[in-house]
Amino acid sequence: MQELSLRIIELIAAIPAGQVATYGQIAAMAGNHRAARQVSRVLHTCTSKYQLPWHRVIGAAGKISIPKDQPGYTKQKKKLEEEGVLFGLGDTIDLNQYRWSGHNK
DNA sequence: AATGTGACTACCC
DNA sequence: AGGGTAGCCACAT
Repeated sequence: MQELSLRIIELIAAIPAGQVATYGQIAAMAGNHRAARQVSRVLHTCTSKYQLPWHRVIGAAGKISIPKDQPGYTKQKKKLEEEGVLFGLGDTIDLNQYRWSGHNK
């Protein structure tokens, strides 16, 4: 079963506004802590279909995983700030404060 | 049909 | 401390 991909989608969709989650975190909650890449793929593929909050998914370091060259970088940062997720120095998100603890499953 | 690649991470040397 | 590798898996070529 592609339960993994499916769970990934649901988990991402379940991230509350004002909070963020890392790829590895989602992958771990979905069942495989090594499926971080799958998470990114799901983001690309399913955002348009499931309207996933892709901007709430960031890298393990608390940084946006998009090159600054791409428009998505600024876009994501802006969306997060609007939701209440503030960036520290170096455009880094304080995971200890904003990281989603999705233990409710 | 096979091979390579990617919004990633954690582990091992 | 820092660089290389393995593991996930759909999609492009």
